[in-house]
Amino acid sequence: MSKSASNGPTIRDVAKRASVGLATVSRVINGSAPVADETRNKVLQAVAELKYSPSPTARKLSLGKTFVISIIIPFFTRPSFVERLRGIDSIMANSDYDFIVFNVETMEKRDHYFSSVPRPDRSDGVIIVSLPTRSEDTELFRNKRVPVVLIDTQHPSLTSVTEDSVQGGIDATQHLVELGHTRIAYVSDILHDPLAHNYTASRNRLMGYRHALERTGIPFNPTYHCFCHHDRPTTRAMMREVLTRPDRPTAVFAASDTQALGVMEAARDLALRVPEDLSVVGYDDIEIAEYVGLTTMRQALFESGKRGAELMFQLLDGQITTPRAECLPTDLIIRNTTCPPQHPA
Amino acid sequence: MSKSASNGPTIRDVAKRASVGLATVSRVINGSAPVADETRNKVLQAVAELKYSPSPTARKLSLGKTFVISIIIPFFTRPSFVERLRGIDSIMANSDYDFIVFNVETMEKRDHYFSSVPRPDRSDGVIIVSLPTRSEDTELFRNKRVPVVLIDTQHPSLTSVTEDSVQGGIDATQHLVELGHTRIAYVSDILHDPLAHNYTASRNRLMGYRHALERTGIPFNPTYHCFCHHDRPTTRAMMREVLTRPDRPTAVFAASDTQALGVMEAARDLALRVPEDLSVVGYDDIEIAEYVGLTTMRQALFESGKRGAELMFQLLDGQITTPRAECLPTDLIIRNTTCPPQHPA
DNA sequence: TCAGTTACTGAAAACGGTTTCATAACGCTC
DNA sequence: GAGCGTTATGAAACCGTTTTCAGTAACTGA
Repeated sequence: MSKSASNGPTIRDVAKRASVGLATVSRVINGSAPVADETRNKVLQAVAELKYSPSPTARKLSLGKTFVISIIIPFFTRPSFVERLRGIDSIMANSDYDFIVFNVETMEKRDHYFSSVPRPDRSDGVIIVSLPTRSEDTELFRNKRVPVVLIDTQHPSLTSVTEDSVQGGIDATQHLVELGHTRIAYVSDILHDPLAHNYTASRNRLMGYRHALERTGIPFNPTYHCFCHHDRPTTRAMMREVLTRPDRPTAVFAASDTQALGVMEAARDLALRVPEDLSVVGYDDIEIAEYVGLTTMRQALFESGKRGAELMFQLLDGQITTPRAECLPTDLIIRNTTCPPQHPA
Repeated sequence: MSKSASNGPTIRDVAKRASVGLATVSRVINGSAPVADETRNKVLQAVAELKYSPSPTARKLSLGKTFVISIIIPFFTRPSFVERLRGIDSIMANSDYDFIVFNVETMEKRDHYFSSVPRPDRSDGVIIVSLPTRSEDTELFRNKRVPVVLIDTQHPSLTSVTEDSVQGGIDATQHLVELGHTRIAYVSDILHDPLAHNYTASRNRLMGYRHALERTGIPFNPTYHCFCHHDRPTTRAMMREVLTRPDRPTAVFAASDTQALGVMEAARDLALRVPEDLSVVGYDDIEIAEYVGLTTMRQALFESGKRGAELMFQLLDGQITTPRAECLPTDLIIRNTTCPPQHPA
């Protein structure tokens, strides 16, 4: 009961000043029912004189809505996530809804947010980015009756928008195959940890990689699948080993640009020229990629956020009733870290 | 009046089940007044059985608070802003408050948010990042009685936390001077546009630059102050001109790493070696900076967000009554784009 | 002219909490 | 055992909206 807040005029003040009932004021403001012109003008004038504007909180309570969309997103500091957020913002900013970002950096936080955020009195909808959902999670969401949209992950019972990582993996690998490479390594994050940078995506890109190889008759060589923690130094160290093997690959497809940079550093350490001695394809097209001329797969990051937000609104409107899974295409950006192998095996 | 929402149990349900008054339930939950142990247990049990948890919206209305801190921030996609947000988040995540980000990318949006966001029924507090405030703005904030904290800008009547850009400018310039440079250029964003990336900061760093020069007796040469739009290609084009002048500078202090990269590209275009032919100091220490070995000023970005959030809470607690301006130190990170001039003038 | 719509309107009941206020029960003190 | 402060409690008022509901006045068609 904060006396201090010195809150502005209420709908009652307006009603009194215009000498009408407060229901009428509400009707004028929301256009929810016909009001005589004369009455409307009185109300409008009173509103103007008092500089009245309705209390969002009271509205929410009365309407039983929160006008909040919650976003659960891991490491929102990373460029790719920020770009997705921007896409979401581009739609949300023009709506009546606010969005609140919940930044997940540990498994505990994930679990905590998954159970506390999707509640009807907390959010009208939840957008989950890049975090795999288990069936027990979706069960919970359904119980709470909060609409959920997934971005960059999928679940059969939820609406989602993803990039086609499998196709991306195919295209990237295909590009190297067409250049004439046969000893192609795949470098990715660890595939066991669901909180790893690119859990699902890394797996799908691997599938694409294998698929592209098989299609061209190149057998999949398990020792060419290299994985380690998703940071540059670790990747660099690992690749220094790999690139000194007698059957060292002539090309590398990395599941992220960050790791691709690690690969390039390792090549530099070993005095291998890129692309003459080693072709490198990355994934993400982060800012540095352009700067260093890295060939890479660009995803529709902004677009994915935008589309996710649009789907959320359709869900809220009841325009979507059964789960829908959308897929966005990826683009291969060819720069100068790939070329035909110079010393054919 | 959404029947559909199928809202959970209310405080009334709990009261009925525990056969107590609903005031008592409220008291148990908030610990706001003494309750007999026996009664408390009855209530607690009913709460558990019903899985009751209070409606945030109703609470907000009754308390006259929103439990929302709004953040107004330009281009929140840029790494430095994201880092500040992370700092804010690190404090907020453990509080009762949510924060909502308002992303400003045009002057219209700025004005719109400045007038619509700081309202007691919308936010309990507003944190403004990197956006200069005019006195008319602060007047408005005061009228609305919403506490405001500024990050990366200042105003005499508001609490703020800034990096010491003047000192940063001094230190960066000083570093070049000590290496023996005398023809030192300063590259910055345009200084007329308040929405420019680094409006205030660019100005302050210029002051530091001039101060450091004067202190060592090097006269300020206005033609060494180069400015253009804050992107790499533009900076690169401009610097190609500057670096072909007969009295071309032997060192450049750039007000941001992005521009510093533009400078380095221009040098590369002209076959000037960095640092032998041209020393470059940047500002911000963005991710690429480390990758390319750029000497740069690192700001306490994360820290600034964290501190800003802390100040906001102190403001809300009434622990701060008069505006306080805090200043965070900056660090010169020396890598390998600076060295003594090789062809002394 | 009269019943039956129709267009407006205001009083009152939600929404789900917190806080005030009055009261009852229980020691105390003298 | 009368007077008095304390502690615990529930009824009721309040926060500021939206919506229901009942009612009035004017408007239609027969």
